[in-house]
Amino acid sequence: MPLSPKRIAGPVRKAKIIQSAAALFARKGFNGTKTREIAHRAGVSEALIFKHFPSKEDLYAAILAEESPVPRLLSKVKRLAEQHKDVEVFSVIARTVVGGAPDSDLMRLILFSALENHEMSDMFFHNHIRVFYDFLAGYIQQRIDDGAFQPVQPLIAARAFMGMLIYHRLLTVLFQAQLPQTAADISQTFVNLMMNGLKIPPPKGAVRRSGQTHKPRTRTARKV
Amino acid sequence: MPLSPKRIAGPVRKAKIIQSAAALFARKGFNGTKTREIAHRAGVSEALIFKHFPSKEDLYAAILAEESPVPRLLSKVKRLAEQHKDVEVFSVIARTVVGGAPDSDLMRLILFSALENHEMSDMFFHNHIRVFYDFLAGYIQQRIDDGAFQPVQPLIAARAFMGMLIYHRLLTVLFQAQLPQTAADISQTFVNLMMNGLKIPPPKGAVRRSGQTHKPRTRTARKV
DNA sequence: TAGCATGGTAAGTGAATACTCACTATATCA
DNA sequence: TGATATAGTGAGTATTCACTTACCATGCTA
Repeated sequence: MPLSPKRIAGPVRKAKIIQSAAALFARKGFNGTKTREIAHRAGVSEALIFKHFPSKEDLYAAILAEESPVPRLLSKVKRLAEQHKDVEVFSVIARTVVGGAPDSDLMRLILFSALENHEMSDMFFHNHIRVFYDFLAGYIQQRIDDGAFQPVQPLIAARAFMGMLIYHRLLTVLFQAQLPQTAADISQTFVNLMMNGLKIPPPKGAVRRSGQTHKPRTRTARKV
Repeated sequence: MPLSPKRIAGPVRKAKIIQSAAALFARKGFNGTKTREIAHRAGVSEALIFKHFPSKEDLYAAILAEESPVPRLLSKVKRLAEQHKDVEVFSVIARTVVGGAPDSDLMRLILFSALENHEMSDMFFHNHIRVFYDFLAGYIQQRIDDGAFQPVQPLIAARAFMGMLIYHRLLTVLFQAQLPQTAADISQTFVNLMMNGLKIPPPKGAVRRSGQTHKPRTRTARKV
């Protein structure tokens, strides 16, 4: 009965190493993180790291290849999108991002890997960022075709919205540049701006009784 | 008469070293850049670097402390702002950023220094980014008081607009994620979205003849 | 043209660092 | 119980890196 439970199943140790390494790579980047620190944090010898990963590069790649937390949110958003709940769609995304997703470590990992030009960075970008605004662009296109939104370039509009959110997140993660308002207020403002920006302006001289009733315009080809 | 014009005035050499180092730090970060490379690129011996800078850290700090290219643009924008040329104000900023400012190297330097937690990073952020949206927030507040814009939180709105622009720039710099449209079209769309988002919605049931005529509301206290 | 401040370098040095080697400890099960 | 595979490590090693030393070269000016 060993006092220190040393020996652990391989895959478990491996996961622990990945987890420790991820935290360090997020904070200090690839070049700034030493294998010694990783070993220390994981509570193992340096040699053991190299039993599990041929090189530091391979360990880094293993981290970047991890599953993305994005799809879960995306499916939630898609459900709302099918019901054409415009405000909800944008709100859920805004609240999620402003509320702190991707988390600080993930944001930093993405940025570091992109800056340090790691080969996995493209895939990482694709998994964690692009999916969002590709989906959004498709949705915006659809709602334009429905006559619910102004005929704006959907890719640009999507990038604009995601830009508000991610940039905000960036400032808080990188520069601790918080805003005085609550996360809810901030999301709300982003969504309001966007919805206003996309909304069909009332025709000149028209009488408007309520903001809700539009007749769909003629449908044009969908791009989704 | 030496064939190779070796000996150069101190300050000139120093500038050359800074310039070479900046390019390398931008591409590979602080930890990823070796003093040897800097020396090679600057065409001098490694030892000379340390004649000019006590340490690699000091060289890095010297780069981050360089003058910001921002104020020139800012003064241009301020002139437009004084004339209340709303669309122009946003357009000039949008065209400048989407058109490629800050340039790729500067963007990367800012990000690297922020990620690597360099002490100068806060100052850098302040000089290159914050000035923009602090100014914008002031302007938006003023135009809200004038009754020209919706009463939105100016700091959030400013962050939203700068977010569209900088995020777009980020995607092109980090991920080569260009958009098919021209820079002019992209800027235009960002500005349209923002102006629409900020614009006062017509009162319910009102008859609107043209988009231009608003009577200023009662003025409230300015925060600028 | 001697003296001197300045511009410049070749050749180190000690400390890190990624990775290896040779070895021990523990679990599993025929 | 002992053979075998797996988990784990202390002590290297070759190399790289920021930085230093000891020295030479060049231009200026008294």
